[in-house]
Amino acid sequence: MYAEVLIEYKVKSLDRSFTYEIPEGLRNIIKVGMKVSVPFGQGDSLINGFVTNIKYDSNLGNLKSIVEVTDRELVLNEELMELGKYLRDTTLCTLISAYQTMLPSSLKIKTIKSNFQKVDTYLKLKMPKEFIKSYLEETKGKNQKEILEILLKEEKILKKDHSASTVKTLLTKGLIEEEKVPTYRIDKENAKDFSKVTLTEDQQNCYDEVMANLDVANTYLLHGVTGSGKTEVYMHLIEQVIKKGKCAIMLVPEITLSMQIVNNFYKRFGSDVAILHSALSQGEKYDEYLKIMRGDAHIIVGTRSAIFAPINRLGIIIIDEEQSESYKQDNTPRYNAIDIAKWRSEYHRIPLILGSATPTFETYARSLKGVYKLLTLPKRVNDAKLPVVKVVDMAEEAKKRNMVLSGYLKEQLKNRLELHEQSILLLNRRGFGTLVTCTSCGYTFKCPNCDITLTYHKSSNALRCHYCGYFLRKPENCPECKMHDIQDSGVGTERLEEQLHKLYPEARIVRMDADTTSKKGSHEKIIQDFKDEKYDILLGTQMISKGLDFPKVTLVGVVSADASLNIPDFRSGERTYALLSQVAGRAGRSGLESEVIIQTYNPDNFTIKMVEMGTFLKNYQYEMSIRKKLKYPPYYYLVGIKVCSKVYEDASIEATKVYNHIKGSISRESIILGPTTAGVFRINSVYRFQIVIKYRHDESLTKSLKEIDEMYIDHKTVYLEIDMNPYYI
DNA sequence: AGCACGCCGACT
DNA sequence: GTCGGCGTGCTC
Repeated sequence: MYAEVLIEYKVKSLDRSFTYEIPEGLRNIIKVGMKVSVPFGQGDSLINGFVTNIKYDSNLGNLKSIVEVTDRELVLNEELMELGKYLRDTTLCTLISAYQTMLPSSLKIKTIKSNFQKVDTYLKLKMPKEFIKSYLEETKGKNQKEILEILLKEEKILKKDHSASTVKTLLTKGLIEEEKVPTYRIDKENAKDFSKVTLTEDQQNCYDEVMANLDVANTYLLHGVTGSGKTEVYMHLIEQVIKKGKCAIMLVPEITLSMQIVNNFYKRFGSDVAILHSALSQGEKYDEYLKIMRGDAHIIVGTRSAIFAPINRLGIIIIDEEQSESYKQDNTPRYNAIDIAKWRSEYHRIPLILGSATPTFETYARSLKGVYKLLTLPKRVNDAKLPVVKVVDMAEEAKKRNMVLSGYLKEQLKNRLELHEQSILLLNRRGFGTLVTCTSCGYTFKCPNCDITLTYHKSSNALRCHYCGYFLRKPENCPECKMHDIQDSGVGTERLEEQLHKLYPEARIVRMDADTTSKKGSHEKIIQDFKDEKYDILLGTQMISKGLDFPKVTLVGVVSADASLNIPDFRSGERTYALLSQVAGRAGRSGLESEVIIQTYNPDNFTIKMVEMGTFLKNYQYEMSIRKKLKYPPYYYLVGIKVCSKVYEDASIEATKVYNHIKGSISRESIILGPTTAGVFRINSVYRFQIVIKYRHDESLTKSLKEIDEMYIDHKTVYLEIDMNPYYI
């Protein structure tokens, strides 16, 4: 007996099966999809692989044998084996990276035994305190000092909360040591509180329509305004699916932003819920995965990669906030979870539900065409009214020297403070200032690695690049003219927070952005504290816009709608509308009168007008007319190709070659544009040229993309990034 | 990915 | 004359 094995090297040249003999003792054990260990290469070193096929004869002589089965329980089933091929074919990745993407990272490595019990690693001092103190005086390492100083005060700290490299140095210096403490992982009570909530008429209609077709591979768009109770519909459907002995997958954009939904699921379904997302520890992930495989959990709530959950009896798939860009993976394989969901929906003949208040226009167009079934929830539950939207012209305000907050917004914030109601302010720019310049000579600080200006962060007194993380202590004098005239302009969340404190000294203000939520759990804490009314004003970047339910919020201010509007992307109108109506939807959810104030220098912009009127449909129709003219999705499909190199000339020359190669092979109806410089031309010292292809039907396109991809595999300085159906171009 | 084979430059 | 540089090619 022989097995074809796909080896775990992520290299195109090895992306094929190798045949091995199956030794006597393993013949009854080995099945397709299992993970095995095989000798490979001259040194006969062992490597893991997946069995892709089993056969009884082989015309190859002198074959090596499989050494062992790495894991008997965890295998890719027939469906997932097939799905991997689909993933490879649609994203042009290797088959092995497709399979690896589908499995949680803890299963990719062979450290499974140590996974059975989860341990937290703590750090504590190894040397006496006096010794550490004297060390602190002579060392320069800022990060090392930081850790040691904490350890002088606290007995032990969690290893994973600190920079791994710094910890390693301290460990090798023998100053600290590790302590491993076993802990429990996610364990929920089996407290099932099956629905007592009665659905509204609209909700019931949506529910009925799906229920009538539980064994058909329909895709539905559940289009419901913010606060219309989409989650309740999901839960009712899932409940029925489970009663039939089947399982459900529900995807959410980011688990931290969806904890409220997850908690509702726990309350309702208890231990029948497994969660899967990247912030879980390896052990947690492994446990959740096992729960699913063994059938101990029937509901999987998770982020993008949870769409690959190994479920045999899948009964329904739900994708909440389907417009979210987080469903598209932005590194190889660049798959979209919605496409995978559709594939699985067809495989199992089950419904797929895409839920959103502001669906992507691709999705909406399909639902109007009847490709998807449209379900609508036009009203908020409990008769809560949608907030009133007011647009403020900042050009007018500037004349009154109101640069950041308009008179009206300031007034309304004050008013909410007096009423003890809460407010949310959205500012899509973190940091303190946005631009740092020398007022004497006009010198502007730019990242040395990227084509991006640096942002000033006051709390760390540093200039930072938000693309590559470059970090520079704010200099006192201009590096060009040596004058002491460095100033930052523009407003980020950090500066706005400071200004708010000055304006409303009595107000309790909390800021939520990438800087204040970097620690695990800090995100949830801010949300919970705000919900518990420990704060009056929540100020943050777009992470505050999604799915949160704060009953006492009656004012939402968008400090500047322009940043999002001015992004040069054909989807920016669609996205701005979605973002603004999402944050607007945070207001007035419990029925209190509420208002949304949008500040902009473009009050007459079409998208802004549409948000003001709250008309998704009109915005859709307008944008669609443009897309039709300009041949953008959903009228055409897109492919984005980036030609990248640290050597400018190589990137430029090869980009033209790539262009010519594709141009010569695509169909006449397809359009190829470029090469142009990518949005941010240089990131991390890599120059990026972009080529865009628009096509409708092009049989030979994938083949020619594959060819071109392979041409650059071993290129010394140039690499390609091919993105089928990119989100940004 | 890793290892061996192979063909050109500076050394005991 | 040899040691070692890393370009090329192969792995069941």
